[in-house]
Amino acid sequence: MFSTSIPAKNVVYNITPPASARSADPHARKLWSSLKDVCKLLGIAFGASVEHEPVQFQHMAVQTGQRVYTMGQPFDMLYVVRSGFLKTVVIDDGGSEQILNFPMKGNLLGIDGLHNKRYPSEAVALSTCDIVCVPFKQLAALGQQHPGLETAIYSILSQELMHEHSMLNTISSLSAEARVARFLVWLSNRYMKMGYSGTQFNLRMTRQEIGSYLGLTLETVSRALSGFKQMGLIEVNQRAIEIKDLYALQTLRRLPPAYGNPRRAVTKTLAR
Amino acid sequence: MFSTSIPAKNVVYNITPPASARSADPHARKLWSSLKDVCKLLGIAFGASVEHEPVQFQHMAVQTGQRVYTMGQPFDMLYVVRSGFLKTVVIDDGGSEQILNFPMKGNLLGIDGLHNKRYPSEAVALSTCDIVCVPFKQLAALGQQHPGLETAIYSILSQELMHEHSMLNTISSLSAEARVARFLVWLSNRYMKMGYSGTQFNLRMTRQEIGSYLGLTLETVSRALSGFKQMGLIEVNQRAIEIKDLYALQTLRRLPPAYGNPRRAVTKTLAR
DNA sequence: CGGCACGTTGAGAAAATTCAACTCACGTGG
DNA sequence: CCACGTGAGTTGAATTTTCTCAACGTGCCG
Repeated sequence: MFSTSIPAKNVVYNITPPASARSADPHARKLWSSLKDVCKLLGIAFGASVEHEPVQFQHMAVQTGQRVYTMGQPFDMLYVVRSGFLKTVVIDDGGSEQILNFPMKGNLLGIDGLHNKRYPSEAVALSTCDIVCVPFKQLAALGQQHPGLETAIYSILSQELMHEHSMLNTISSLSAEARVARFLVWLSNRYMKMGYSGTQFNLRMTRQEIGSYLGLTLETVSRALSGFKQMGLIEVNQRAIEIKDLYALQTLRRLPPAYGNPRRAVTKTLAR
Repeated sequence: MFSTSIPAKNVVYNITPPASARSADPHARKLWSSLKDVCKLLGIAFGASVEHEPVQFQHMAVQTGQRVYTMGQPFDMLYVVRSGFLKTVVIDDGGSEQILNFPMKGNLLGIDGLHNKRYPSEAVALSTCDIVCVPFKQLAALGQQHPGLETAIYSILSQELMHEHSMLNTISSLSAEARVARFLVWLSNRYMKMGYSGTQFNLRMTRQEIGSYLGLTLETVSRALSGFKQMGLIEVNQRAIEIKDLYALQTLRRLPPAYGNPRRAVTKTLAR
């Protein structure tokens, strides 16, 4: 788990890349996005003035394992995911990595770098990604011109903050199984919002990475998944997941002791 | 620990309140703050245009136990702490509260309400507080006029995000003792920045609340503090804390087994 | 002088981690 | 084409950490 420090020499398109898997867009992948495109991607309700804004933002192709930005690198860009899957991580002094999030389509990356003018974390692609590069200064200037845009950006940050809060809550008050269950529900919801199946999908990350995100070890994550499978809540085979009982996963507080940890017989199943 | 639901009928000053403990300000407490004052409080480097902005923001006095805003309440205001200590919490469906932060002088409250136009959390005073009320719409409008201000607000949000990240890291990868140790260091730093002693201070919150913040039980927090005391790292008597070895607290990974948990003799003291 | 909330301490129980062995999928090179 | 190596995932057993339950201090307020 050492950071082998692949330099982030990310390929900015200058040739037509092989067509990606976007069903709505049968053409070759785009090289540039307008402000309107970016707003759509971010889920921002934009006004008429944004509609005709001529600014164009460049795209960037990032291959699996490559970094969009690295810790300590000077901050100047924000990044919006157009397709693909990533992880954001911080590497602590001991060299081990802590996962902060798993950004995907429509997510904004890099804003945590603003305060100290350096990125305090890094974004690593878990698959080939298509990323829109938005120079922060340019965005700030646009925010000045389009009042709705400014508020929309605040709103995205507010949303991020809420998500972090819910993560804190999850990690500090839920059992290991409940954390894994909610993680699956969360992924399911996001896939659904993106237009993919919410019940069948592939995990893009390792058990180790899930564990880091949830404050658990990889073994605990694995056992939780096996437990859910035994209970009939999911089908799981390596990275392939099928959710069979979303409601049960949403409301699960802890695993009935018969599953996963074959040690004792009957005990209370009460909430913590 | 039930929320006895004191309605948030917070007293907006209309008489001169008893002078507070602000040493730099020997006069009676202020009733209004200018934009410049608010920027100073937030640690924002403001430009010349802000200097002469005539807008005034009203203050609010909040007594111990009262709420500045409550969960579900429509969002329209941000709040900046001028003096006093608070906790921000979310109440989960089971009725138990999860502490999100312990805001104090200079902190911004309520921004997490922007996204859904309702506060998803609540802010409760742990002491008498003097709070500046900043209508969000007004602030957004000012952001349009003063370019530096807009960026400064983004920067504050970025900082919040970083803090949440470090909390996630703390909770999900540190031992109970290390979490408590870092909590003390964090408090010490904040007190110092506010001009108070960084080595001697009173905790404004219960062990229960510290535990909730750190994802621990109150007993575990109590034991950690007792352990530090035994090791000579701190002096602790109820809420009164004296830090004697800040460096040790900063770098502590886990408690040598002899302290606090008198069970076995000698084991490895290595980092996790 | 209670009553009460907060804090401390102990002992046992439960949850999660650690260590270890084994399996599985996949890619590479003989 | 298959053996082999490797990284990922699973499972078991022992150990450690943290929680739970319970008893007991302590300080404060009416």
